[in-house]
Amino acid sequence: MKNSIKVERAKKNITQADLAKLAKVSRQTINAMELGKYVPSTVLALRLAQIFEVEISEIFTLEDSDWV
Amino acid sequence: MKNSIKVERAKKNITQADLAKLAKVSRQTINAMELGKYVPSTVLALRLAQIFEVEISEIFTLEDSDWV
DNA sequence: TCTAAATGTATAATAAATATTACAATTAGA
DNA sequence: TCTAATTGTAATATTTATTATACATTTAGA
Repeated sequence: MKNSIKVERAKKNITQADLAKLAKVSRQTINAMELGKYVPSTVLALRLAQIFEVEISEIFTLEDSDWV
Repeated sequence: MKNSIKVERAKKNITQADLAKLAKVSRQTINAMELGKYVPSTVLALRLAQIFEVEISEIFTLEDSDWV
C-alpha cells in the first residue's frame, strides 16, 4: 500500500511532529507510515483523512502486492 | 468506529464466508469486524471498499470516541 | 418440523501496529 | 558555518489484529 502523507503534510506545511499531535499518535508512527514501514489502522487512516480534509483513497492506495 | 459491512454485504447478497474469501481474510475476521470487535487495517478497509465499489468513508465512519 | 446454511462465540497462538526512549543524520536559517 | 529543527533509525515493550479450530445458536427453506 502506498500513501501520500508526506505530500499532504507538505501542502499543509506541517512537520511530522505536528501531524502526530493532530492525529494523536507518536511521531515515530507518522514517520514509519510515511516510509511505508507499516500499515495504519483504519481509525488512524480516517483521522488523517479528516485532518487533511480529503478522502482516504486520496491518501492511501492499494498495490497489486496487497492482494497476495 | 462504525461500519456498514453487513449492509454492503446484504446489497451484494453474499455471506460472511463469501466476503472473507473475496477479501482474503478469515470468516472470523469479517464476523468480528461486523460486530465492531476490532478495527481492520487500512489494507483490509481498502480491499472491502474495492469489493463493494464504494469509498471507504461510505463503509467506515469515525465516532467521537475514536478521538480520545 | 428437519436440516443445512449462516452466524455468533470462545480460546489460544501468531503477526503486526503503536508507544517510548534515545540517538544519529540531515536540512534550513541566522 | 553553527545551531536548532526536522527527519530517520533502533530496540524494546505493549496492545491489537488476524488466524485457526471448534462448537453453539439462529435462520431459512424443503
